[in-house]
Amino acid sequence: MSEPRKLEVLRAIVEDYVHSREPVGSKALVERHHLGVSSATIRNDMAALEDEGLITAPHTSAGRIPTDKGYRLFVDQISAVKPLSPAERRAIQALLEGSEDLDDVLDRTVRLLAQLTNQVAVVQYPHLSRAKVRHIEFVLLAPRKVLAVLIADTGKVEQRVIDAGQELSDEVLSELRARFLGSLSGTPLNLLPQSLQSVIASSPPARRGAAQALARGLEALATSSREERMVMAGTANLARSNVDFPLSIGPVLEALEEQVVMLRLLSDMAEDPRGVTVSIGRENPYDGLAEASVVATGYGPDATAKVGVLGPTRMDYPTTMAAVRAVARYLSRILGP
Amino acid sequence: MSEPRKLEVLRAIVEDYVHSREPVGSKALVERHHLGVSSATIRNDMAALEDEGLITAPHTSAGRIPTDKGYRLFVDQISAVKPLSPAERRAIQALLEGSEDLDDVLDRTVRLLAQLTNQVAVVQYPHLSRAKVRHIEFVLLAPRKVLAVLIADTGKVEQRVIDAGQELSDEVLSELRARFLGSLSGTPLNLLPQSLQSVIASSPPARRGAAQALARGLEALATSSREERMVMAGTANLARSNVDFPLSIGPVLEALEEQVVMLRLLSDMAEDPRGVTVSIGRENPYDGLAEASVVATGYGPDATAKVGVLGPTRMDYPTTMAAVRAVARYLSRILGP
DNA sequence: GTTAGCACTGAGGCATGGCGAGTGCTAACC
DNA sequence: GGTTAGCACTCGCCATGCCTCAGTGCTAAC
Repeated sequence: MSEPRKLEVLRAIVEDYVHSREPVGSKALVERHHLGVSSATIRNDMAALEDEGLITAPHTSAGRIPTDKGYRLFVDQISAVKPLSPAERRAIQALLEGSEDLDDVLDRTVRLLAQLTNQVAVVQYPHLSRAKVRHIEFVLLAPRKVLAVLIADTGKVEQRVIDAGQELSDEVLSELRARFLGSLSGTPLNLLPQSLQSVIASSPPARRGAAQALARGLEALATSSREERMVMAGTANLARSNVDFPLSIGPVLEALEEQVVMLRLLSDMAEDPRGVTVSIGRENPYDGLAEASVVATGYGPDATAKVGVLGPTRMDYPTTMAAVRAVARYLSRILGP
Repeated sequence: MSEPRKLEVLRAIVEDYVHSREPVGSKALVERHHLGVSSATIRNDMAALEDEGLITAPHTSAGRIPTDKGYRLFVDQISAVKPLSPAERRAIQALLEGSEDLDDVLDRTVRLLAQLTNQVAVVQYPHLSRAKVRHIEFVLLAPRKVLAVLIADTGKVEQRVIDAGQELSDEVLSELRARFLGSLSGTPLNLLPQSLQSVIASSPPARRGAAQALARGLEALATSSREERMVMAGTANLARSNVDFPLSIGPVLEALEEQVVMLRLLSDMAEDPRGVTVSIGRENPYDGLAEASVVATGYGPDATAKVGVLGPTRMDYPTTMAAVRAVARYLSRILGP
């Protein structure tokens, strides 16, 4: 019994099953692939694969389907990356180049990726760490309430309402605004906390309390929003592959709606931020995703923000991985320096 | 055959069916409701109701279920508004009062409404028309590209990248900024176009081109974003009521994802902006929602923005309507003047 | 207008049995 | 040892047929 052929058999099983949704038997296998041996031999190989936990039989007289472990081996060692079709490349380019602001880019990205893969696509907002302060604005909403707006040079705009802790006048506020802007303009967001301290220190005592409150707000703005948001599209594709989620897609929708879960999941898949990572079935930390797989990769200058696709474990991994990788590259290029 | 009793029968059918998901027969009806007549009489009434198209029998030997028309009559004439439980009232109050900025309020609102009704909740961003300009900011991203940020006194922030049509320096831009801000601050957004014209007219000829480009951008900002966005939550509830969408929830998810469809639908339901409007099954203009009902109402100062719930036609209308109404009221109060 | 009674209808549940895909095993073969 | 043919065996699936029963519509009497 040859090892290489066994892998070849596993690959054939995965491919056929992904294609047909039906357990694949030894006979069908020799018919659809020229393996050069008879079905009996394949049966022996399949028995061995089953012993190793790579495939399983749903019931006695049915063919075999891959297990999570089988998919894992397939993804790690067997599958060849499938290049995108020229049409797909063109679609990516066309759709993403017409857009201007960040929201727009991300929105188009997920829609495109969802359409390309026929699955659910998610994209995380890029981290701000490398971005620099382009502008800061304070607006008085009520005597004690200030709307702080932070504009980064990436085009990202963050806003938050801050309780100033004391009543402020418009004059005081614009004085503070000038002070903050003067010393913070151009500061990289990850260095913001230190710079804010020096702004507070250099403020006249009478303004210090207010300065402190505003600084706290700005800091929260820069840090809290880092990984907070994501955009998603293609949830309707879940319903189409209804059959693939035996238990119903409810738990999957729940996971998707709880952005915290998804964001956590995406950042846990970080190992190699540039490579495409795959999390298969029960490998997922969240129970609702036990029948789902996530394919994700990083994008942007330091590849810390993630873009990915979620679908049934029975998915076309090579194609999905290729699409995710291609989209991430275009995305990086557009947002690039 | 008495008219009032016939309506009573319809009401009983709707209530039982909503409760049990099963076609309800004449015998079960007399058992569960004290109608004071025998099942034979009910049968006569039911036959009449069927002739009028208010109920229908899925097959010969089954009970009856309401038609869209039956639900319509039920909603319009029969159902009594069900007051919320004190616990629910408290939940609304608690959840909404802890929040500060608009995004946060709307996010909490949909989640709450989804949880309250066990269905999908949607809320449209409030229109800007009554809002006034609080602040305008221009940021130079590239020599010809300007990021315009418009901050309304409602706390809403809108941004967009504008092509200035010519190269601008930081100095020129801040001069223009001062000019715009000076004459536009406090302007209601619906009057913005006129005011923008006068700003352009009063600009020195050398700046006129740039002023025009920026004005166009601001105008687009104020108008285009009016009805554009919405937030949604509770899609997982759709999966739970899987049975209620015989065809699968795919088309429903598609409709929800195509925000244009939903926004259109919500604003079409405007008739009486303060009252709770219901759109039932095939009354919906979108085919994918043929098995769904939408319960919506307006909120905010002029009740032009909508908040609503989407679920199967077989939904508990009185409770849903009560929840939507209550949430809209709290929402108006919080965003109110 | 209401009721009792009755014949009728059709869905749903259940047992039956044949079909066929697919397996595992054994014995022969290279 | 690995490969193959052959064969008995196992179930899942589906079609069939039967029975039950909820619920109806109708008629005739109240």
